[in-house]
Amino acid sequence: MDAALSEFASKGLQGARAEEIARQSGAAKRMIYYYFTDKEGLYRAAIQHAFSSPSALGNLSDLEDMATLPALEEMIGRTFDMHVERPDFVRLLLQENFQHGEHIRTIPEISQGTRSTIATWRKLLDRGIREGLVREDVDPVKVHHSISALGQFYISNQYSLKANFDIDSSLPETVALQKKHVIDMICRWILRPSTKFGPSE
Amino acid sequence: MDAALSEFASKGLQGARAEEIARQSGAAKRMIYYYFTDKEGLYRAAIQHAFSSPSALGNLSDLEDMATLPALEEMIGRTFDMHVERPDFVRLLLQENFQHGEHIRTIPEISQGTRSTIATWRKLLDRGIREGLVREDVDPVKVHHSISALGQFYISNQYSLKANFDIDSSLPETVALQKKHVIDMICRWILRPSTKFGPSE
DNA sequence: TATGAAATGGACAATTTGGTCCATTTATCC
DNA sequence: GGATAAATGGACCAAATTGTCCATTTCATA
Repeated sequence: MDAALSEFASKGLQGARAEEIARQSGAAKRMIYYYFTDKEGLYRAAIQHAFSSPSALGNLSDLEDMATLPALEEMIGRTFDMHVERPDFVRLLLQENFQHGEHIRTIPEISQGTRSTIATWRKLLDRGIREGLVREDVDPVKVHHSISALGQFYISNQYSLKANFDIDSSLPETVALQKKHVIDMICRWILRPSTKFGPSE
Repeated sequence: MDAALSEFASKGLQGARAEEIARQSGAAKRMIYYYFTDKEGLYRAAIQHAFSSPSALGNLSDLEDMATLPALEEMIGRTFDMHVERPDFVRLLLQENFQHGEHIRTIPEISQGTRSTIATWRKLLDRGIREGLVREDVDPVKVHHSISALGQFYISNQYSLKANFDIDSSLPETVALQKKHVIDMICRWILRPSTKFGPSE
């Protein structure tokens, strides 16, 4: 299944080769058709697998016990980590978007997850606003999108980053820097100018 | 050539169908092989075409005559617009990244463009720092990446945005809002807390 | 109008890829 | 160990896709 995910993620449904998936997985090609009927069946299964995977964002309840600012940073960090930990998922989602999401349509659990994420953001941000840390007109959806955009960018452009900027995303320290960048950017954006933040200034 | 770009952008090299490109372009399939030898030749030509297209970012010299803050906003806006105006280019670049950039490698003009863009950013940001508007530790590369990330995100996730958030990116007013969001976010991030910015607060 | 190059349609060959069959092997469970 | 199901390899068929051929048409230019 991992082999399928990887192949579909980088080549899409039509570009993926059934034989290559079989080879990579170590299983016999025959088995694909035995269990999934056809290539599209395997594709659907791979999508479903990717979305029902344990960690969408995991349990977020512990954020409520943290102070607001660390909680915000932690929430940003976890959202970013989710992208880093599941690069094939990120790529597959993009492939689906390129094809107008014709297969993802059949899976309802998806918007479920995002809805609850947004709800968490709203709670956190409201707390920040009440405490005078966060600007009043901050939109949870935009916050979520901005972090996702950065996460997606760093994992979907690894070749370009290497070729144009000599940034090697396979190094853990590179990823750590990127994560720091995202946290820094989002915080400075959503916090009130008067809120003290960060190592610099 | 537009037809090829569009097909390759959404399905990748292997997923694209030569016959579909011929049909869409209105030309005879025969002509593809007449001019480009094979599918991969057409693919290379499409990439080259996409990259050598007139507007990478256009002429940026007029920014020097503007006041710093408007110039920054303008630069952010233009970078964002570049993504909006050339969605197939953005998608194709992602496809290439998914395949480790094996074909883009042959085209040198690319890093040329980004290098000059970064240089422009550096000049602009330095001016902002000298005038006390911009924080001192702002990195031009990170700025550029952040804007690209947002631009890429909004055009590469149109289906998800519609399905999960009911955001219709085909509406010009939606795009205008997204652009505003990007400018707002980047400015609040890079400007000093003491710098007055934006309609809110 | 003559001429040669560019383009065409569409049938067709060649190749790749999706998908199947079957005899055999491997694992599972009693 | 024997019975049953799961898995295998690899040859094989069928369908899709790439790439070719050729007689014909279009079109620019002289």
